[in-house]
Amino acid sequence: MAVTIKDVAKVAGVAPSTVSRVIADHPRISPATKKKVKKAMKEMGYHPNASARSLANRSSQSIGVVMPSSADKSLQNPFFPEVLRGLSSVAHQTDYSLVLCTGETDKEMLEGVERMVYSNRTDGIILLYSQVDDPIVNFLLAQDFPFSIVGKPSDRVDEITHVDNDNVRAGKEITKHLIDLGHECIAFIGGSMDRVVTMDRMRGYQLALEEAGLPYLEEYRVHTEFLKSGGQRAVEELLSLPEPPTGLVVVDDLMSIGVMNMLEECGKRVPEDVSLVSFNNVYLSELTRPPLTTVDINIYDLGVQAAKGLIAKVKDKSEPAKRIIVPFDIVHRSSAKEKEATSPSP
Amino acid sequence: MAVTIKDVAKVAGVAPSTVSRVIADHPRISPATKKKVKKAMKEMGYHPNASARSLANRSSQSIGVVMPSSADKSLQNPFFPEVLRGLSSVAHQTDYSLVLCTGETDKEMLEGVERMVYSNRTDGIILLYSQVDDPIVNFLLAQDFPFSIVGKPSDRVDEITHVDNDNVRAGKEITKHLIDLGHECIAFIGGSMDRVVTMDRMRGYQLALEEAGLPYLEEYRVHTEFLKSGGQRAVEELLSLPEPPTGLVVVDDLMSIGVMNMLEECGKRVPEDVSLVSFNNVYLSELTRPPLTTVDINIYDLGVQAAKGLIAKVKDKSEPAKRIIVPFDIVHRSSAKEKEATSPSP
DNA sequence: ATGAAAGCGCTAACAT
DNA sequence: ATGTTAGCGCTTTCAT
Repeated sequence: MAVTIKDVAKVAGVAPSTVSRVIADHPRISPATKKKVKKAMKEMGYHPNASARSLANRSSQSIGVVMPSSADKSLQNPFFPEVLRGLSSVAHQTDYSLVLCTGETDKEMLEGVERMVYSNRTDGIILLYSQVDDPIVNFLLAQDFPFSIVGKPSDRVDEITHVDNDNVRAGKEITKHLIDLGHECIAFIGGSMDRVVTMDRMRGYQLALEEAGLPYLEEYRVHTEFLKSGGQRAVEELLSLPEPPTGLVVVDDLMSIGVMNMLEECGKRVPEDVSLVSFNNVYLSELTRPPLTTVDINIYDLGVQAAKGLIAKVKDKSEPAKRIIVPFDIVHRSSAKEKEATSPSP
Repeated sequence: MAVTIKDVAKVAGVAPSTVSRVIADHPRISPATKKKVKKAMKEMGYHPNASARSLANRSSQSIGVVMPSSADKSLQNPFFPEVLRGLSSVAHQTDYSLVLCTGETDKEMLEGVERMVYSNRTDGIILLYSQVDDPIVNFLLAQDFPFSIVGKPSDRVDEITHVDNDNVRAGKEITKHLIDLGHECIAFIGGSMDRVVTMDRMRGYQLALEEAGLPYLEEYRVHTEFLKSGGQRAVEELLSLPEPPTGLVVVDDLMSIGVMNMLEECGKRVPEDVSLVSFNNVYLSELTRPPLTTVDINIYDLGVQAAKGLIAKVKDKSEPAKRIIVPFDIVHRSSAKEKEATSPSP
């Protein structure tokens, strides 16, 4: 049996409640007893029992983290470890625990979340993805349970605390970069259409095109999974167009790897034949050949802010929903270059 | 206030203990009351409170997961999400929660683990890495706290439940593959020397060399971080040797990407000029150019087995320490090929 | 500033 | 098979 608050009280010659007050750093406690109690705690190797605290407190000091379903291969994206780092960092500072929740299927995921909230296991929840019409979001909303999203909610945007980049602007600027480089046929390769992030970046792509007076063509937009076969089809479709693109905006660095792979297999060199830009700046993007010009979305910060935002909300339920925008910057490497002068048309 | 066991008891017209028994699926309980109670629970939307259970039970139904320090860039290795998937899967089945523990520094990590075990927040812990003389392992051992390791402990191997591949054999077989392909100058590129996995795979490399009567040369072994600069130096060193290797055994797929990158920059083509093989078979290894011949270590299974092993130990402390070996297999892709006939020496 | 005591919601003897 | 009851370890009024 571990040492309890009573044992400490006995040794220190005070009441259990006094020990409790010392733990909580209660103001009205004399420096003398405080010292006495702390000494006893140290000597006896006392450590508070989390469950007992939670029970008495009705607060678990832990927050749930929901990753996308692992059916989704995107789980393997280094994006996640990186957000986790950010979350972890503030969790550590604020003495919160992180409780993980994944699942093979959407059903499993929802079950996991329900379990967490019903059982009072967590004080709040962070969603590491955002998709349209998410049952988990609906559940959390219905329960009036504190949560925040990394990304942009598909709906009820200003009822939900979330931290995001300005993905529309990011999409616009990175596309504009290609345009400034002289490209006029620019395609967009994105993931699933119901991921909000895809939509936002595509919207930016559209805006840049329009601003430059370039057409926004249906056949230049491909949506696919990032895995090999997906990237493959995307590239084949694009290259078989009568006027194949010379610039590519790819929604994710990982996807870019697959795309570049295919491009090479089709005999196209990056950036000589086609320029490619993408998003996220995971560490991999400097290991590729060529290293990627990409939007650094500051993943770590997204995590930090999401955790801070949630904890604020947990501590004070009346805290209003916030939208936190993490700045991005474009990292110029060598996957994009000036469009080569086209051979003069006949 | 949420509905409690007492409320349910009242409505169902039974004692709280009966309700508790129904929850625990106690054998000695009549089907009639069982049904009655379940009905009441459902109607009232009852859900057990986890903290209360933990407190009364002295068991938290959750297991801690320790990732490597995030200072270590290896955290971004897709290896981790993949083990997590495995852990998650059995956690879900067995109704355990996963509590995450990372940290920027080794000190933070240890603090996190201490917090977990002292506060009774977890019933057991899984370590997702293994290095020599790990303070966390020492702490856990000293506390006699249930834990298991994904990988091989550096020490006290048969006191510690762990799940691992036979990395020596894997190293040997993959090296032998290169030898069978006609390579005679084969180098080894590994990560930090105090990661057990590196040492094992290198040992296998050595064995294969010796068995084939090939020399085991100091200058053919390079240890480095997998990040760009590391891979760069490794490759430069190797290529500047009087007899540069034509075969490379690289300890991790991710590292291979950096290595191939450098190789290309140095004007060496894979596999025409140098063959490369590596380990892990993360999904990325089929997206690279060329796709990697690599050892599939079945990461997901490692996770599954680690969780199962730990839970067995948690449920019955007298359970002996187990060593669980997950089979590997070699996935042949195109980063390794037969050694080209060398130009006849003068 | 500190102590006494009543819970927090659940489980586990011990009764019956 | 089910009810009674005493905790599990901590917090928090309410006294003093």
